[in-house]
Amino acid sequence: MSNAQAVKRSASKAEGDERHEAIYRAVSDAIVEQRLKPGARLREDALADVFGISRTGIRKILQRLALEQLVTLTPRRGASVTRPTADEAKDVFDARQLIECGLMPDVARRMGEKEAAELRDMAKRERQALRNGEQSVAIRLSADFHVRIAQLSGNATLAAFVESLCSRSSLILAVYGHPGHLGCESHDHDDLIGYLEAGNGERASAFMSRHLKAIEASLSMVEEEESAPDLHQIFGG
Amino acid sequence: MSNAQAVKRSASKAEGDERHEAIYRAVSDAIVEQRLKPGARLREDALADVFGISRTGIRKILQRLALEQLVTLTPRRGASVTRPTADEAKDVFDARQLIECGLMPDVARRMGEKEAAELRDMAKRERQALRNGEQSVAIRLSADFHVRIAQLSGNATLAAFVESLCSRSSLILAVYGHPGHLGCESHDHDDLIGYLEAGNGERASAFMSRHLKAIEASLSMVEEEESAPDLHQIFGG
DNA sequence: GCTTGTTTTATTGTATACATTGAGCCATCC
DNA sequence: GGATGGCTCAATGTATACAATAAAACAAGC
Repeated sequence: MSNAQAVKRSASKAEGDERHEAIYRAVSDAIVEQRLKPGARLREDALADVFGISRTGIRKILQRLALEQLVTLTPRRGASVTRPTADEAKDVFDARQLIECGLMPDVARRMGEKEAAELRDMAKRERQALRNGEQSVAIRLSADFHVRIAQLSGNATLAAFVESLCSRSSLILAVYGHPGHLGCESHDHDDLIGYLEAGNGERASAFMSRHLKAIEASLSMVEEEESAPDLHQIFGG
Repeated sequence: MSNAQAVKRSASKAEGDERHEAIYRAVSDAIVEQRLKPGARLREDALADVFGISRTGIRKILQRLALEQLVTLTPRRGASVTRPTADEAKDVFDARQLIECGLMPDVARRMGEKEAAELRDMAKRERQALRNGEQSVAIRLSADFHVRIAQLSGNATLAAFVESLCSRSSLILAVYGHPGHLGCESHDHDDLIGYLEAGNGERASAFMSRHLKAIEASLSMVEEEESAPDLHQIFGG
């Protein structure tokens, strides 16, 4: 609520583009922070009311979210928060393995004191959020951490891919993760910074690989049955 | 022309979604085939007229193309075909190195006779197009080849990334490539199929790496000067 | 003659009205 | 009594009208 109102208020002076960007982030963050859970419907009228713009702008934002696979747009049914399938989850984590690990050498090479300090600060804030029981915040900070590291590689294109993958990972954790158990172990991130700061791309890559494997292994990959059991399948139609 | 009219005609019966998809592909193909050159303006009215739908639908399509970095949307100025910078070009080819090469082992593992035959057919058609002087068609077939291989890895997410990267590569070739010289050597693709069919992911990966490096090396990475030279810079403002 | 300020025009940004369609509900028929 | 058909409602898809703005053409002054 306060989030939406803040956006609405600041919108009066801001230009249209910034307003749209702010609304986009507000919705995106709500999804990544799992305050909007997979399957939740996102009606255009409702969003338009909340943010004080017309449906036209909302549709633009929903489309953008749909292209990032954060929301699913079913024709004539509208938008809902994407519920990733088990296959998609595997694809996403395989992709993260390939890209994030492959980026480590470049990151290690470009790592300076300033960057290391920034990452340590992010890791610290993440731990604090965890201690304070702010699960939503911690989830987002964890994703931000991975994205920031990818950005440090200097390759904006791959960083954008990682950003998309991290957002989707949050959705995957919401569906297949155990409640209360976050994906990333908190000390993992600090260890990773150490390897990167030492310029050891190889070790950082191997560590990142284990880190991602650990997250994936913590998931319980059971496809949820449909709310209304499919009688055709049961009775062998 | 005939392309647009074909879309327009088939649209009368097709559902709205399919029509949009067809128009999207028509524009996307025109860009990838370099019939629409970087910098070309894409006015909403004009596109709406050509394809027989309102600006609303066109804007949706332009947004999608913008998110794939094929068109650039400047506020109040409208859409134009993206003119990649040298930095972006480097990012794209580095990303292709990482992803496409990393995918080769998986592709080699899943490669069957059927898949190999399909790829050989694509490579053959590409050579034919080259012989017939159909440069636009050859460019697209070459991109399609790389995308199809990525799809054979079984990872839809990474395949989508590769698709985006290949489209952007076509734009890069249009700006920095030498006219008449296509990116991919024609026999390269056949060689690659051989390694993949033999299940030799390592060699395929190494070959793909050289293949991509060769394309990148063939570019002349000179940033075009602005049409109106910047007097401030020249006279040290 | 070149620069600068103004008007005009062309193009995008936004909202709203209308059409379309899927879902839920109710009545009727079997 | 249950199921099917039609009806109503709610939500999205599409187009168009209006507003805002940047580029361009033009005119006036230096």
